[in-house]
Amino acid sequence: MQQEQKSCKIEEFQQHQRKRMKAVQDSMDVLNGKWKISIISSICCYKKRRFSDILNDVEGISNRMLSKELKELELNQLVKRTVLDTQPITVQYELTEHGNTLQTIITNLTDWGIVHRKKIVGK
Amino acid sequence: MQQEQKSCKIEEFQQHQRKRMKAVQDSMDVLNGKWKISIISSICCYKKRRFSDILNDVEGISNRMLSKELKELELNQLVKRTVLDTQPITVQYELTEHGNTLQTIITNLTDWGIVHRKKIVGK
DNA sequence: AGTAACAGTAACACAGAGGTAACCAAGTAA
DNA sequence: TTACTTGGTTACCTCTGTGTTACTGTTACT
Repeated sequence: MQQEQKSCKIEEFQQHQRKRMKAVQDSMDVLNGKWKISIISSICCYKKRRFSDILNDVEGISNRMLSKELKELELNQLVKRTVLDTQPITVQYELTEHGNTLQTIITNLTDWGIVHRKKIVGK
Repeated sequence: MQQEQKSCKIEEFQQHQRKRMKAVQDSMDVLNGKWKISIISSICCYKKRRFSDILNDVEGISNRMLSKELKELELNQLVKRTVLDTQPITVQYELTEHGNTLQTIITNLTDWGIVHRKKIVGK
């Protein structure tokens, strides 16, 4: 009897844990890849940012990749794209409200990255 | 004169921003890939966890991948491996102190993942 | 003798992530 | 006329992350 109750609670706990792990996976699916977070970070930092600015901010990215990643971020409703009627045409990217909710995570990742580098590289 | 001061501040700000973006990259280098965070999440949740337990926790991962990822995590000093002298031999994995500092990030990613799924899938 | 649990390793294969370079269209400055 | 800027697209190629399957050695159970 007690055994049953116990195993039931364990199962419940494991179910709960599985759900949490799926949620983490969901996040990582969106943020995975070499560039996504850097791009978001760049846009976020300047509020509004043009294609070529981001290209310049994110060291090493090619326009092909940037274009692709921005499309994915738009699909995931993290980024909003606006074409401005200037000469030559400029395109503005900004975070959506939903995209802005990533700020905490980015801040945490930044801070952790600094600590981690010290830990591993030693300086 | 004012112009100079201004452009100097902008450059300073950009330098600062670059550093922050590199820090995020450092974090992501460690955490990237389909499995890392799930593995950490599993170990973290149970404090101590054996190879086959993790294999079971993380849905879909193969033993080959698990083995590889655990090695990388060990290299990055996030996970500690202990061989226990049992029959048959069991191996225990636990987070290092440094690994434990990821808890906030994991919690944030979990919570964000839940919200994001609702946003995209609709429920 | 045969089989199962444990913690992996080795060999092979493939999709897709990512890099490089050229190209486009419209306007504009030299 | 030529070259440059902006925001991309297209073709082509490489490489690595991940999957699949099979295999190892030891001990214990049947």
